[in-house]
Amino acid sequence: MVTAAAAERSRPVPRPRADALRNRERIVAAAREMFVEFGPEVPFDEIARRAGVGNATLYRHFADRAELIREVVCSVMDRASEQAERALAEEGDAFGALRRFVHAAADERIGALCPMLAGDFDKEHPDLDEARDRIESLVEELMARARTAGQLRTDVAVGDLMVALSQLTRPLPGSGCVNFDQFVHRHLQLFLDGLQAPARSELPGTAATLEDLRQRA
Amino acid sequence: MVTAAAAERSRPVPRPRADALRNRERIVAAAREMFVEFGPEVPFDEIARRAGVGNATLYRHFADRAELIREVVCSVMDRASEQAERALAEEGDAFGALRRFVHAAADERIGALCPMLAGDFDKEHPDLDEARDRIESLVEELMARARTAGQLRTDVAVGDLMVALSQLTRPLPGSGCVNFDQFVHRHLQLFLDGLQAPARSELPGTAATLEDLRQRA
Amino acid sequence: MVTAAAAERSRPVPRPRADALRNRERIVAAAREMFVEFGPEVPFDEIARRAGVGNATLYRHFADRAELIREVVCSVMDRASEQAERALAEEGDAFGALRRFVHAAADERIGALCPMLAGDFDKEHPDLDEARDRIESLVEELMARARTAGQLRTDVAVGDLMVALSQLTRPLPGSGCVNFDQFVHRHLQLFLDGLQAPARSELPGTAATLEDLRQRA
Amino acid sequence: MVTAAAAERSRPVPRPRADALRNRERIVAAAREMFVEFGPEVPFDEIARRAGVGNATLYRHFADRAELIREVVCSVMDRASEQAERALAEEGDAFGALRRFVHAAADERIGALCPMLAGDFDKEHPDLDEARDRIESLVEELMARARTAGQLRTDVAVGDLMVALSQLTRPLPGSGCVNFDQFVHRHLQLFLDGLQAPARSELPGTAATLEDLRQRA
DNA sequence: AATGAATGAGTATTCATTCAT
DNA sequence: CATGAATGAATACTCATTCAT
Repeated sequence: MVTAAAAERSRPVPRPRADALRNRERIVAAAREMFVEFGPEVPFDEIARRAGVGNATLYRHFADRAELIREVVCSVMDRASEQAERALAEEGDAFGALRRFVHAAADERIGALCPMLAGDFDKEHPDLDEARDRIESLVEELMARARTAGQLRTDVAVGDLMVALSQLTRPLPGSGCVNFDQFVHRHLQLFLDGLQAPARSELPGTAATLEDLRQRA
Repeated sequence: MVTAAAAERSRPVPRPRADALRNRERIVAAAREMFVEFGPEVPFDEIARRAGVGNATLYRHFADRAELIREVVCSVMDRASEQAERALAEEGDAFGALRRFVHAAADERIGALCPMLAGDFDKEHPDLDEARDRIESLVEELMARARTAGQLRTDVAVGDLMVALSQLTRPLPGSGCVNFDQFVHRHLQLFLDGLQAPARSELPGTAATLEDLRQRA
Repeated sequence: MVTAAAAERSRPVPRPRADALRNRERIVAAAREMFVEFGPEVPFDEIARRAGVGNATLYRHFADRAELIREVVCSVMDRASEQAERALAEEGDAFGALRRFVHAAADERIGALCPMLAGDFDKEHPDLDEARDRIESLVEELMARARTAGQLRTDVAVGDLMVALSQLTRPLPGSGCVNFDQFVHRHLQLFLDGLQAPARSELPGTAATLEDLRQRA
Repeated sequence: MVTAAAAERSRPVPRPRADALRNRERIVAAAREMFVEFGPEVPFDEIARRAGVGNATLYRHFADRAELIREVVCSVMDRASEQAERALAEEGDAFGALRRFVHAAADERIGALCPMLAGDFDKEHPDLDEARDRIESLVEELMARARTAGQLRTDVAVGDLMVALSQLTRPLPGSGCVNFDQFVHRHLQLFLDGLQAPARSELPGTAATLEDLRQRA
């Protein structure tokens, strides 16, 4: 009892308050929804309203737009990573696991990453690196299995899949994405068919890694 | 061809002055470049500056952003239509013509249509209908030939190709697209491989027409 | 002396707790430093941070900015009064005592009073009257001695000295005052030379008392 | 003279419109008044209102607060320079000319320079250098004449006078300066008396040039 | 017709102050 | 008592659009 109290007092970061944590979660959730729907330029006041907090509360949690975007980006990546892990764990067929991940990632609105990554924010932040490394290694594993099974053409790399996946699932700005999804899954399916071995054409350029994307975005 | 179409769209009534016409062309050209590079939200003053005219001149030619966007959309579509016509005329192999068109359309920045179409503008305008009908029928012809030749899977429609094409070539907001292109052509190639007959999987949803897109955007 | 005066000013009623008193002192000290350095507009949160307390604690001790400013003003005046008392007690030469006080008051940042007095706060508060009366009578005594000794021109009053002293030592907003001090003491010295008898010119206006300043500020 | 200098500062390129020039003048005039009265932090909207223009017009003429402050600073310096020129031209007695300039500069609110110089703005701008060089050389000339005539003590430099002058005439924030002026001229007179030869005391520190001030401010 | 200038409405951001733990 | 969190009101700044030359 005494030691616990002393430890709490001596800690420099004294355990965030429960309601503040709840607010933070609600803000991130609201931001994710609105970024996906309207792009990363949405007014902060709208995000705050949707989250049910005052606008200044948002600034208490995230010093600027960049910080909020980063948090949402990491959150989306993490959710996609979870999907990748499930696909790896639960799917028997190697290419089937890849398919499952791609469609699941689409449902997690991974396409929203594109416009968000393009905005001004610190692309060197460790949280971001961590989230990217995680998703990258998981997708690499998915692709490696499919390649080993002879189901995936050999001239594609992680970056190829991730960028195309992001682009094909990228929301149309200003539109509710409701009936767009049905098309998206068709396009993904077609793209996946193009990924299958044997290769039906020779690809231009060189295989893209996530590193290349970091340079560009 | 494109100039003819554009001329038809201009006011036929009071015989436009030569310098006014030149200004109009320069504005559309500047807008196309900037829309592609920065998205359709670019400040009007910047477009005017790039075009080398005063901002009010821009308003003289285009009552609002919607009108300018529409003009640019039509212009991009027209240029893509030209590419489709050339592919039809000059390419022997049916699927090869389709491939050629897809890559050429990418170079014409057809991906910029997506964010532009999403903005608020009158999607019922006759100019737009005309340009869309033109590109649609041309692409349909390209696809029909490939299908007839047994090179194209039978469960895809024009809308599938056009939307995926737009999405895959869509510029990343805020970034010079320079080194992005090399990836884009890879993705297009993979997608085209997925379009080839025989179909490697069953597609979800139903084949998309351009009509469906009009509803959505 | 200053602690005694400060203690008298605190609520005598409910017997304040020891840590609360310590907090109050730390807040006043922090506020004095920051007012001098950045002016009286500094964010309350910053003062609280420098004092090492939460912002709400600050409000517990001082209902609003006016109250805090008043406390700091009194504190600065008290410290200057102490200097005046020492000069009176320890300095043999009458004008030398005046000189010593002026330079010592400058080092106590008495110039910070000007911007602080200008802000909105209750200039009728008894604490303020008390502190002002104290410094005024002390400076009057210093001047009276010098005048009696024939060292001080006869057409100047306390207000003349106090205002000029405050103005000449007033910090430049936004700048660390480090190397400014060396100039300040030169200016004070020149002003003091102008105060010496015999008068070298006829002064415009009338001799200023501290009462006049109260009206104005 | 001042108009000439101001004209030189304007863009030589596109020939400014008449009404725009009038607006610019009104904005600078309004800003000068309000900076003197309330300090350089006054809301831009208030300046615009006083100038009788919309707030955005203010931004058209001055990209940010720094630019407006710079213009006002130059304007105040130019007006003081004019006073120095008149004193040099019209006053027979050397020290009399210096006295006249000092009091006239006070009436031109030269004290407002202090808080304005402290704000964030580009202290390297050529306009500023020009205005400072002008006032500096004029005051140097005034002081040189008085020194040559044996009327000015030899251990003071331009910076000593300019800083003390600015400080002594510096407006009290938040107060209309109406009845403050009568005191100011007394203080200036006392300071001037202290400047007269023969020196009545030895000055601490070293003579200040305007260069030193540039470093500090 | 063409243009530079003016404007008001909208957004981001800060900060004093109140509230809940 | 002490505190971190929440909030709304204020301000800076941008940009589409209209006005005057």
